[in-house]
Amino acid sequence: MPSRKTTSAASTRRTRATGRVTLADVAAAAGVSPITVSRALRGERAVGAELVERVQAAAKALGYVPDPAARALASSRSSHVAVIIPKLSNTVFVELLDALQRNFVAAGYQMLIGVTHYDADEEEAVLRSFLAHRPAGVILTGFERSPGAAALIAGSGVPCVHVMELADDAALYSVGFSQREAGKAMTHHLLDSGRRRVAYAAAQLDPRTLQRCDGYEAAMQEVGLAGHMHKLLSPEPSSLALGGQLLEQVLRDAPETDAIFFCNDDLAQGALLAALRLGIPVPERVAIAGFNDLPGSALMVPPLTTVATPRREMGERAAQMLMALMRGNPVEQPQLDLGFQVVKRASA
Amino acid sequence: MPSRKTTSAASTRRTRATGRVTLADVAAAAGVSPITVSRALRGERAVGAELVERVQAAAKALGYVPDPAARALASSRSSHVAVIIPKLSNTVFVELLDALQRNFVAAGYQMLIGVTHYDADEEEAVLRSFLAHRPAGVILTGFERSPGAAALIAGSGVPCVHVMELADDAALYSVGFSQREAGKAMTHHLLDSGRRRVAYAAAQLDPRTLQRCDGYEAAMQEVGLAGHMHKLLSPEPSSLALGGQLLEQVLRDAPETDAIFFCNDDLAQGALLAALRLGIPVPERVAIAGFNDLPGSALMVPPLTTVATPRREMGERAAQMLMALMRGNPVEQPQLDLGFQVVKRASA
DNA sequence: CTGAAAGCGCTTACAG
DNA sequence: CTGAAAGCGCTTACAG
Repeated sequence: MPSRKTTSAASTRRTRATGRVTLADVAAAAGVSPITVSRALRGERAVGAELVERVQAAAKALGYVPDPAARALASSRSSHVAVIIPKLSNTVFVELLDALQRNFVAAGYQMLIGVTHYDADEEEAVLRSFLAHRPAGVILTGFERSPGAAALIAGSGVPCVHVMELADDAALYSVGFSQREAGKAMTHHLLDSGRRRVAYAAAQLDPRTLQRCDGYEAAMQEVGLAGHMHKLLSPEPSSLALGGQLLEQVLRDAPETDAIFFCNDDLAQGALLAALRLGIPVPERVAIAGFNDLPGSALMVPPLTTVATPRREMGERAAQMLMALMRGNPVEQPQLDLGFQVVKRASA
Repeated sequence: MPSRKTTSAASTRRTRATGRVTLADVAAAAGVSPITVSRALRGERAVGAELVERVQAAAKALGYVPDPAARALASSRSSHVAVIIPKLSNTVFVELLDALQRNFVAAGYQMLIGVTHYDADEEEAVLRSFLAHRPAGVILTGFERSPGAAALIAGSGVPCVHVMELADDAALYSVGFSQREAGKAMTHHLLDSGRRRVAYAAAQLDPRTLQRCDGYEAAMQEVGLAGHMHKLLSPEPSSLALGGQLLEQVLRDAPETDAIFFCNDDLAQGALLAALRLGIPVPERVAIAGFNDLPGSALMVPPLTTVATPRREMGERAAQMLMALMRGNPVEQPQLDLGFQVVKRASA
């Protein structure tokens, strides 16, 4: 076999048994020390511009890729960001995840996704396991968690941003909107359009669902209809099918109901579909409203009135806030209110 | 301040500056060497049962948690599993992810989720970045990828399982079902129920969508209707809204159409909703069929006829297969066909 | 079945 | 602005 001229410098050295290209290889090729390569590649200032260029060229020529494990071990900080959400079967969280993911990968971070299934023990377990990876930061859903979980986070010293809700505590970082105000706003919309017997139907009963319920109660109170509130709170997981069942139950239990505010769009869409099937005219017999403005809600028959929530923006801004924290940069607005919007369509 | 008796043994030693409990601490507490602790904790055989117990007790007392970075660096294999999917906005992939996640976390692995957005370059980039983390295994969607991406995987030596489709190549591992056969089966169902002008409408045009189209063509051919095929293939991403548009376009371009087979349920649900809005009777004027049997499809008006696909089972079995591969265990069925099921409901 | 030595590939202080 | 030394916390061969 004729010897071929190799263009790649990589073929000239081969020190390690693993065959990996290491910092030392790049250093040798660039004629500098490994620490200089490390600094140059990480963009640390205090490296001569000419050297930086030389090092980058050598790294590229050798196809050098830093080893995240070595880096994490030496610096005791990994390139991981832990993200904890309640469920993967909820579109809202998936959209949030999607936005977080785009922002983190663009900045060179990997997401570790933990799912709690709305269970405090599961959350604690997943946090414990993730924290062992020394993540650079943590994204948490809401503020309700076990004391053990809270202690784990506090003890870790890892920066943390909460999404979906807004913190009362000024020391906490959060990106979200007022679930209570949103619930109140939708209830007022129903009231303003002439409805008097507005019911609130919810499932899962997580903190946000209950905060929306608070808003509903506040609005009913404000118009002097507190005595005519009707709440149907199911602990079961949310689903289209459950929405249909809740619709039927509300109309059976409280036939005078002229509007139902569902805590989310899944339930509301299910109710709309059930109404269609059962021949219940919406909004004539009963107005239906949801929450979140999922894709599809605008296409329902009739189109669903709902509250648009900023999932993608929450993901983007939370990622940015966390990255600022991780870099030790100041965060001018630790409680970032992204607001919401009542979207009036034909169903209510 | 009065001195308090500390119950935790952890307070008695404090060698490292980091304050972490390390293998060495556990070793000292148990009166053995660090390597023995390492072996005992990993459940490597060749450690005396009595010692294992002693080590485990010491580890527990000290609250020892192994450092994944150190482990990865020393063994050049991390506790990560890389999972590459096309999109997060597709319920099918999210359900797959959910099943994978449950199985991997239960076994102590962390998932690194990569999203390609159906782009070969993005896939290659995410693979390159993930492979730098030396994952213990990789889960890939389908078989179509750039030569560069394929080379990365092959070169890494990391075990790999493909999901969604079945491999032709006996050397590849896969868990899925025949997309082509499923497309064919649904087309035959429409034909068997008396439809003659069956159209196929698709979006995104990923490999699986096109394989289903192959099945459609094969079925039409088999009944001598090849001359009456009508295909509407849109490269746009799938959505409910697009489903409605495709419905209208098919009926405009080919008014004789008496059934439309949509490549997925999103499109089909959108078509059903549009039909409702436009007053097009389904299935009387035109039968509508989908693919995947998403939650909600059974609740449509009319309920959607579709093909049920085993997303969760694919996730579970793929995770198991990959873990067997990672442990060097034999895999008796490298191409695991999980099948599909035509679900006949009222829409077709 | 148990251990002493060496090393995985980086980065953190500490110098100069 | 650049570098020599030490170490991060584990595991891999190699012995015995």
